[in-house]
Amino acid sequence: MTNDQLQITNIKTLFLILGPTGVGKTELSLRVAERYGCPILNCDSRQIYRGIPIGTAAPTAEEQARVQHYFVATKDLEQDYNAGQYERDALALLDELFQTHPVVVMTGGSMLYADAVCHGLDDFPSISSEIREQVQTQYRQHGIGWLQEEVQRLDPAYWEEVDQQNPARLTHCIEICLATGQPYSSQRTHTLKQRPFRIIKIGLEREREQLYARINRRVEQMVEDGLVEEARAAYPKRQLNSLQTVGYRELFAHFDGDYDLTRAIELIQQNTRHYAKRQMTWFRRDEQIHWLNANDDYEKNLDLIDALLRSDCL
RNA sequence: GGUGCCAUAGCUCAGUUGGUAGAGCAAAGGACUGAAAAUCCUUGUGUCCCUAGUUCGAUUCUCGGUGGCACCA
Repeated sequence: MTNDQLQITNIKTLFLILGPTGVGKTELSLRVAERYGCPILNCDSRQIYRGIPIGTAAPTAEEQARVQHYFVATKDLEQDYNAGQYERDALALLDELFQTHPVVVMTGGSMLYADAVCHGLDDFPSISSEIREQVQTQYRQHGIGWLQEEVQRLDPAYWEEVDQQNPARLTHCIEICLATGQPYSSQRTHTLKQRPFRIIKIGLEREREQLYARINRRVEQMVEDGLVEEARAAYPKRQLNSLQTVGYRELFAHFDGDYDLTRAIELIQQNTRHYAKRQMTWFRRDEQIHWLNANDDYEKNLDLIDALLRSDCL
Protein backbone atom coordinates (compact mmCIF):
# COMPACT_ATOMS: atom_id res chain seq x y z
CA MET A 1 0.00 0.00 0.00
CA THR A 2 1.36 3.42 -0.88
CA ASN A 3 1.73 6.32 1.52
CA ASP A 4 -1.00 8.08 -0.33
CA GLN A 5 -3.40 5.27 0.37
CA LEU A 6 -2.33 4.96 3.98
CA GLN A 7 -3.64 8.44 4.66
CA ILE A 8 -7.08 7.12 3.99
CA THR A 9 -6.97 5.25 7.28
CA ASN A 10 -7.96 8.42 9.08
CA ILE A 11 -11.54 7.85 8.10
CA LYS A 12 -12.92 4.38 8.03
CA THR A 13 -14.95 4.01 4.90
CA LEU A 14 -17.49 1.47 3.80
CA PHE A 15 -18.07 1.41 0.08
CA LEU A 16 -21.56 0.08 -0.46
CA ILE A 17 -21.94 -1.01 -4.05
CA LEU A 18 -25.59 -1.31 -5.03
CA GLY A 19 -27.61 -1.93 -8.14
CA PRO A 20 -30.17 -4.27 -9.63
CA THR A 21 -29.42 -7.92 -10.10
CA GLY A 22 -27.39 -8.62 -13.21
CA VAL A 23 -26.07 -5.08 -13.62
CA GLY A 24 -22.45 -6.08 -13.01
CA LYS A 25 -21.87 -5.38 -9.32
CA THR A 26 -19.65 -8.41 -8.75
CA GLU A 27 -16.83 -7.47 -11.10
CA LEU A 28 -16.81 -3.80 -10.10
CA SER A 29 -16.72 -4.78 -6.45
CA LEU A 30 -13.80 -7.11 -7.04
CA ARG A 31 -11.85 -4.36 -8.76
CA VAL A 32 -12.58 -1.84 -6.03
CA ALA A 33 -11.56 -4.35 -3.39
CA GLU A 34 -8.39 -5.20 -5.27
CA ARG A 35 -7.55 -1.54 -5.63
CA TYR A 36 -7.75 -0.90 -1.91
CA GLY A 37 -6.60 -4.32 -0.80
CA CYS A 38 -9.74 -4.89 1.21
CA PRO A 39 -12.28 -7.68 1.69
CA ILE A 40 -15.86 -7.82 0.38
CA LEU A 41 -18.91 -8.28 2.57
CA ASN A 42 -21.78 -9.85 0.74
CA CYS A 43 -25.09 -8.05 1.18
CA ASP A 44 -27.34 -10.50 -0.58
CA SER A 45 -29.97 -12.34 1.43
CA ARG A 46 -29.69 -15.49 -0.66
CA GLN A 47 -25.99 -15.77 -1.42
CA ILE A 48 -25.56 -16.11 2.32
CA TYR A 49 -26.93 -19.63 2.05
CA ARG A 50 -24.96 -22.74 1.24
CA GLY A 51 -26.09 -25.02 -1.57
CA ILE A 52 -27.61 -22.55 -4.01
CA PRO A 53 -24.64 -20.80 -5.63
CA ILE A 54 -25.72 -21.13 -9.25
CA GLY A 55 -29.20 -19.70 -8.97
CA THR A 56 -28.11 -16.86 -6.70
CA ALA A 57 -25.12 -15.91 -8.86
CA ALA A 58 -22.87 -16.16 -5.83
CA PRO A 59 -19.20 -15.25 -6.22
CA THR A 60 -17.32 -18.17 -7.75
CA ALA A 61 -14.28 -19.90 -6.32
CA GLU A 62 -12.10 -17.91 -8.72
CA GLU A 63 -13.66 -14.66 -7.63
CA GLN A 64 -13.29 -15.58 -3.99
CA ALA A 65 -9.66 -16.40 -4.64
CA ARG A 66 -9.12 -12.85 -5.88
CA VAL A 67 -10.63 -11.19 -2.81
CA GLN A 68 -11.52 -12.37 0.69
CA HIS A 69 -15.33 -12.62 0.93
CA TYR A 70 -17.58 -12.68 3.97
CA PHE A 71 -21.20 -13.77 4.29
CA VAL A 72 -21.08 -16.02 1.24
CA ALA A 73 -22.41 -19.55 1.73
CA THR A 74 -22.16 -19.34 5.51
CA LYS A 75 -25.64 -20.49 6.50
CA ASP A 76 -27.46 -23.73 5.97
CA LEU A 77 -30.75 -23.49 4.13
CA GLU A 78 -32.52 -24.52 7.34
CA GLN A 79 -31.18 -21.60 9.33
CA ASP A 80 -33.56 -18.71 9.76
CA TYR A 81 -31.94 -15.43 8.98
CA ASN A 82 -33.16 -11.90 8.56
CA ALA A 83 -32.19 -8.28 8.12
CA GLY A 84 -31.92 -7.66 11.85
CA GLN A 85 -29.41 -10.42 12.33
CA TYR A 86 -27.55 -9.24 9.30
CA GLU A 87 -27.29 -5.76 10.78
CA ARG A 88 -25.73 -7.15 13.95
CA ASP A 89 -23.45 -9.59 12.16
CA ALA A 90 -22.26 -7.04 9.62
CA LEU A 91 -21.56 -4.35 12.21
CA ALA A 92 -19.62 -6.74 14.39
CA LEU A 93 -17.53 -7.87 11.47
CA LEU A 94 -16.97 -4.33 10.21
CA ASP A 95 -15.76 -3.28 13.63
CA GLU A 96 -13.17 -6.01 13.40
CA LEU A 97 -12.18 -5.40 9.79
CA PHE A 98 -11.76 -1.66 10.21
CA GLN A 99 -8.99 -2.31 12.71
CA THR A 100 -6.81 -3.48 9.87
CA HIS A 101 -8.45 -1.99 6.77
CA PRO A 102 -9.20 1.67 6.08
CA VAL A 103 -11.69 0.73 3.41
CA VAL A 104 -14.13 -2.15 3.21
CA VAL A 105 -16.42 -3.03 0.34
CA MET A 106 -19.95 -4.30 0.78
CA THR A 107 -22.01 -5.32 -2.20
CA GLY A 108 -25.32 -6.95 -2.93
CA GLY A 109 -28.83 -6.23 -3.99
CA SER A 110 -30.79 -6.83 -0.80
CA MET A 111 -32.19 -3.39 -0.22
CA LEU A 112 -33.44 -3.92 3.31
CA TYR A 113 -30.18 -5.53 4.40
CA ALA A 114 -28.23 -2.58 3.04
CA ASP A 115 -30.50 -0.12 4.82
CA ALA A 116 -30.17 -2.10 8.03
CA VAL A 117 -26.42 -1.62 7.89
CA CYS A 118 -26.65 2.06 6.96
CA HIS A 119 -29.41 3.23 9.30
CA GLY A 120 -30.28 0.33 11.54
CA LEU A 121 -33.61 -1.27 12.28
CA ASP A 122 -35.57 -0.77 15.45
CA ASP A 123 -35.00 -3.32 18.17
CA PHE A 124 -37.77 -5.84 17.99
CA PRO A 125 -37.60 -9.16 19.76
CA SER A 126 -37.20 -12.23 17.61
CA ILE A 127 -40.49 -14.02 17.22
CA SER A 128 -40.88 -17.38 18.89
CA SER A 129 -41.93 -20.25 16.70
CA GLU A 130 -45.04 -20.62 18.88
CA ILE A 131 -46.28 -17.14 18.07
CA ARG A 132 -45.38 -17.46 14.42
CA GLU A 133 -47.21 -20.75 14.13
CA GLN A 134 -50.21 -19.40 16.03
CA VAL A 135 -50.59 -16.44 13.69
CA GLN A 136 -50.03 -18.59 10.61
CA THR A 137 -52.66 -21.07 11.71
CA GLN A 138 -55.28 -18.37 12.19
CA TYR A 139 -54.37 -16.83 8.86
CA ARG A 140 -54.66 -20.15 7.06
CA GLN A 141 -58.02 -20.86 8.67
CA HIS A 142 -59.65 -17.45 8.45
CA GLY A 143 -57.81 -15.65 5.67
CA ILE A 144 -56.60 -12.10 5.46
CA GLY A 145 -59.76 -10.80 7.12
CA TRP A 146 -58.54 -12.19 10.42
CA LEU A 147 -55.18 -10.46 10.04
CA GLN A 148 -56.94 -7.19 9.28
CA GLU A 149 -59.20 -7.45 12.31
CA GLU A 150 -56.31 -8.31 14.59
CA VAL A 151 -54.26 -5.34 13.45
CA GLN A 152 -57.24 -3.03 13.91
CA ARG A 153 -57.70 -4.39 17.41
CA LEU A 154 -54.04 -4.56 18.50
CA ASP A 155 -52.59 -1.54 16.73
CA PRO A 156 -55.19 0.85 15.28
CA ALA A 157 -52.54 3.47 14.54
CA TYR A 158 -50.60 1.09 12.35
CA TRP A 159 -53.79 -0.01 10.65
CA GLU A 160 -54.21 3.54 9.37
CA GLU A 161 -50.85 3.55 7.62
CA VAL A 162 -50.24 -0.07 6.64
CA ASP A 163 -50.80 -1.76 3.28
CA GLN A 164 -54.08 -3.30 4.38
CA GLN A 165 -54.00 -5.98 1.70
CA ASN A 166 -50.49 -7.13 2.50
CA PRO A 167 -50.46 -10.29 4.64
CA ALA A 168 -46.73 -10.06 5.30
CA ARG A 169 -47.03 -6.59 6.82
CA LEU A 170 -50.12 -7.47 8.85
CA THR A 171 -48.56 -10.69 10.08
CA HIS A 172 -45.42 -8.98 11.22
CA CYS A 173 -47.36 -6.35 13.12
CA ILE A 174 -49.43 -8.98 14.91
CA GLU A 175 -46.37 -11.01 15.80
CA ILE A 176 -44.62 -8.02 17.34
CA CYS A 177 -47.74 -6.99 19.25
CA LEU A 178 -48.18 -10.48 20.66
CA ALA A 179 -44.51 -10.89 21.52
CA THR A 180 -44.15 -7.54 23.28
CA GLY A 181 -47.64 -6.76 24.52
CA GLN A 182 -47.22 -3.30 22.97
CA PRO A 183 -48.51 -1.93 19.68
CA TYR A 184 -46.04 -2.45 16.90
CA SER A 185 -46.27 1.15 15.74
CA SER A 186 -45.32 2.49 19.16
CA GLN A 187 -42.01 0.68 18.87
CA ARG A 188 -41.10 2.06 15.48
CA THR A 189 -38.87 5.00 16.26
CA HIS A 190 -37.74 5.90 12.76
CA THR A 191 -34.46 7.11 14.20
CA LEU A 192 -31.41 6.70 12.01
CA LYS A 193 -28.58 5.08 13.89
CA GLN A 194 -25.14 6.62 13.62
CA ARG A 195 -22.33 4.39 12.45
CA PRO A 196 -18.72 4.72 13.55
CA PHE A 197 -17.58 4.79 9.94
CA ARG A 198 -18.36 6.65 6.77
CA ILE A 199 -20.58 5.07 4.14
CA ILE A 200 -20.22 5.91 0.48
CA LYS A 201 -22.98 4.44 -1.63
CA ILE A 202 -22.13 3.61 -5.20
CA GLY A 203 -24.98 2.66 -7.54
CA LEU A 204 -24.36 0.88 -10.80
CA GLU A 205 -26.91 1.59 -13.47
CA ARG A 206 -27.46 0.44 -17.00
CA GLU A 207 -30.08 1.00 -19.67
CA ARG A 208 -33.07 -1.14 -18.95
CA GLU A 209 -33.22 -2.94 -22.26
CA GLN A 210 -29.60 -3.91 -21.84
CA LEU A 211 -30.09 -4.97 -18.24
CA TYR A 212 -33.02 -7.19 -19.17
CA ALA A 213 -31.07 -8.76 -22.01
CA ARG A 214 -28.24 -9.54 -19.59
CA ILE A 215 -30.69 -11.04 -17.10
CA ASN A 216 -32.25 -13.26 -19.76
CA ARG A 217 -28.86 -14.45 -20.91
CA ARG A 218 -27.64 -15.02 -17.38
CA VAL A 219 -30.61 -17.25 -16.58
CA GLU A 220 -29.84 -19.37 -19.64
CA GLN A 221 -26.24 -19.59 -18.51
CA MET A 222 -27.37 -20.69 -15.05
CA VAL A 223 -29.33 -23.53 -16.60
CA GLU A 224 -26.28 -24.57 -18.62
CA ASP A 225 -24.24 -24.43 -15.43
CA GLY A 226 -26.56 -26.86 -13.66
CA LEU A 227 -29.32 -24.81 -12.05
CA VAL A 228 -31.91 -27.54 -12.63
CA GLU A 229 -29.79 -30.10 -10.77
CA GLU A 230 -29.12 -27.62 -7.98
CA ALA A 231 -32.85 -26.98 -7.60
CA ARG A 232 -33.60 -30.70 -7.66
CA ALA A 233 -31.22 -31.25 -4.78
CA ALA A 234 -32.95 -28.50 -2.82
CA TYR A 235 -36.44 -29.64 -3.76
CA PRO A 236 -37.13 -31.64 -0.58
CA LYS A 237 -36.55 -28.44 1.41
CA ARG A 238 -38.76 -26.33 -0.78
CA GLN A 239 -40.85 -25.02 2.13
CA LEU A 240 -37.91 -23.21 3.70
CA ASN A 241 -37.81 -19.46 3.55
CA SER A 242 -34.32 -19.59 2.09
CA LEU A 243 -35.77 -21.25 -0.98
CA GLN A 244 -38.51 -18.73 -1.55
CA THR A 245 -36.18 -17.50 -4.21
CA VAL A 246 -36.37 -16.70 -7.90
CA GLY A 247 -34.94 -19.58 -9.88
CA TYR A 248 -35.97 -22.24 -7.38
CA ARG A 249 -39.67 -21.66 -6.90
CA GLU A 250 -40.27 -21.84 -10.64
CA LEU A 251 -38.28 -25.05 -10.98
CA PHE A 252 -40.04 -26.61 -7.99
CA ALA A 253 -43.35 -25.95 -9.70
CA HIS A 254 -41.94 -27.49 -12.86
CA PHE A 255 -40.91 -30.59 -10.90
CA ASP A 256 -44.49 -30.73 -9.64
CA GLY A 257 -45.66 -30.88 -13.24
CA ASP A 258 -47.19 -27.40 -13.37
CA TYR A 259 -45.39 -26.53 -16.60
CA ASP A 260 -42.49 -27.62 -18.79
CA LEU A 261 -38.86 -26.59 -18.39
CA THR A 262 -39.02 -24.01 -21.15
CA ARG A 263 -41.85 -22.25 -19.38
CA ALA A 264 -40.01 -22.46 -16.06
CA ILE A 265 -37.01 -20.75 -17.60
CA GLU A 266 -39.19 -18.01 -19.08
CA LEU A 267 -40.73 -17.45 -15.67
CA ILE A 268 -37.35 -17.28 -14.00
CA GLN A 269 -36.27 -14.64 -16.48
CA GLN A 270 -39.46 -12.69 -16.00
CA ASN A 271 -39.39 -12.86 -12.21
CA THR A 272 -35.74 -11.84 -12.17
CA ARG A 273 -36.68 -8.82 -14.28
CA HIS A 274 -39.45 -7.99 -11.83
CA TYR A 275 -37.00 -8.27 -8.98
CA ALA A 276 -34.56 -5.93 -10.72
CA LYS A 277 -37.39 -3.45 -11.24
CA ARG A 278 -38.27 -3.49 -7.56
CA GLN A 279 -34.65 -2.94 -6.65
CA MET A 280 -34.47 0.06 -8.97
CA THR A 281 -37.61 1.52 -7.42
CA TRP A 282 -36.02 1.24 -4.00
CA PHE A 283 -32.64 2.66 -5.00
CA ARG A 284 -34.10 5.51 -7.03
CA ARG A 285 -35.34 7.35 -3.98
CA ASP A 286 -32.03 7.08 -2.14
CA GLU A 287 -30.38 10.44 -2.74
CA GLN A 288 -27.13 9.35 -1.14
CA ILE A 289 -26.29 7.02 -3.98
CA HIS A 290 -23.59 8.14 -6.40
CA TRP A 291 -24.53 6.59 -9.72
CA LEU A 292 -22.03 5.12 -12.14
CA ASN A 293 -22.72 3.87 -15.64
CA ALA A 294 -22.02 0.18 -15.99
CA ASN A 295 -21.00 0.70 -19.60
CA ASP A 296 -18.13 2.99 -18.70
CA ASP A 297 -14.79 1.25 -18.43
CA TYR A 298 -13.52 0.17 -15.05
CA GLU A 299 -10.63 2.62 -15.10
CA LYS A 300 -13.01 5.53 -15.32
CA ASN A 301 -15.36 4.23 -12.67
CA LEU A 302 -12.53 3.34 -10.30
CA ASP A 303 -11.19 6.87 -10.67
CA LEU A 304 -14.61 8.29 -9.86
CA ILE A 305 -14.80 6.09 -6.80
CA ASP A 306 -11.34 7.15 -5.76
CA ALA A 307 -12.34 10.79 -6.13
CA LEU A 308 -15.31 10.18 -3.84
CA LEU A 309 -13.06 8.59 -1.29
CA ARG A 310 -10.73 11.58 -1.30
CA SER A 311 -13.19 14.42 -1.65
CA ASP A 312 -14.94 13.59 1.58
CA CYS A 313 -11.64 13.02 3.34
CA LEU A 314 -10.64 16.64 3.49
C1' G B 1 -58.05 -22.63 -58.10
C1' G B 2 -63.03 -23.11 -55.09
C1' U B 3 -65.70 -22.60 -50.48
C1' G B 4 -65.94 -21.24 -45.45
C1' C B 5 -63.99 -18.84 -41.08
C1' C B 6 -60.88 -15.11 -38.99
C1' A B 7 -58.26 -10.05 -38.96
C1' U B 8 -59.58 -5.33 -32.21
C1' A B 9 -53.91 -3.22 -26.83
C1' G B 10 -46.92 -6.05 -27.04
C1' C B 11 -49.62 -11.39 -26.82
C1' U B 12 -54.35 -14.45 -26.39
C1' C B 13 -59.10 -12.94 -27.11
C1' A B 14 -64.16 -10.59 -25.72
C1' G B 15 -67.45 -6.80 -27.43
C1' U B 16 -70.08 -2.85 -29.80
C1' U B 17 -78.74 -5.11 -31.89
C1' G B 18 -74.30 1.06 -36.24
C1' G B 19 -73.11 6.29 -31.55
C1' U B 20 -64.89 5.20 -32.02
C1' A B 21 -64.02 -0.46 -27.11
C1' G B 22 -62.44 -4.13 -22.46
C1' A B 23 -60.55 -8.72 -19.88
C1' G B 24 -56.39 -11.99 -18.77
C1' C B 25 -51.28 -12.11 -19.49
C1' A B 26 -47.06 -9.05 -20.72
C1' A B 27 -45.25 -4.14 -19.58
C1' A B 28 -44.77 0.39 -16.65
C1' G B 29 -45.08 3.20 -11.98
C1' G B 30 -45.20 2.84 -6.63
C1' A B 31 -44.88 1.01 -1.39
C1' C B 32 -41.46 -1.27 1.84
C1' U B 33 -38.25 -1.43 9.68
C1' G B 34 -36.33 -9.09 11.38
C1' A B 35 -39.89 -13.90 5.52
C1' A B 36 -37.09 -8.60 1.56
C1' A B 37 -34.73 -12.74 -4.66
C1' A B 38 -40.26 -11.91 0.29
C1' U B 39 -45.04 -9.40 0.28
C1' C B 40 -48.44 -5.90 -1.57
C1' C B 41 -50.82 -1.51 -4.35
C1' U B 42 -51.88 1.37 -8.90
C1' U B 43 -52.10 1.92 -14.29
C1' G B 44 -55.52 -0.16 -20.50
C1' U B 45 -56.18 5.31 -27.06
C1' G B 46 -55.54 1.19 -29.58
C1' U B 47 -55.03 4.14 -37.67
C1' C B 48 -60.81 -1.95 -33.88
C1' C B 49 -56.14 -4.82 -41.51
C1' C B 50 -56.78 -1.45 -46.18
C1' U B 51 -60.06 0.82 -49.99
C1' A B 52 -64.83 2.21 -51.63
C1' G B 53 -70.14 2.21 -50.57
C1' U B 54 -74.83 2.63 -47.50
C1' U B 55 -75.72 6.06 -43.29
C1' C B 56 -76.38 12.11 -39.77
C1' G B 57 -72.61 8.69 -38.04
C1' A B 58 -69.03 2.44 -39.74
C1' U B 59 -64.51 -0.82 -35.73
C1' U B 60 -69.65 -2.94 -36.30
C1' C B 61 -73.56 -3.61 -42.42
C1' U B 62 -72.22 -4.27 -48.06
C1' C B 63 -68.57 -4.73 -52.32
C1' G B 64 -63.51 -5.27 -53.44
C1' G B 65 -58.40 -5.99 -51.79
C1' U B 66 -54.51 -7.95 -48.59
C1' G B 67 -52.91 -11.47 -44.90
C1' G B 68 -53.83 -15.97 -41.94
C1' C B 69 -56.34 -20.67 -40.89
C1' A B 70 -59.45 -24.84 -42.31
C1' C B 71 -61.76 -27.89 -45.74
C1' C B 72 -62.56 -29.25 -50.95
C1' A B 73 -60.06 -29.84 -55.52
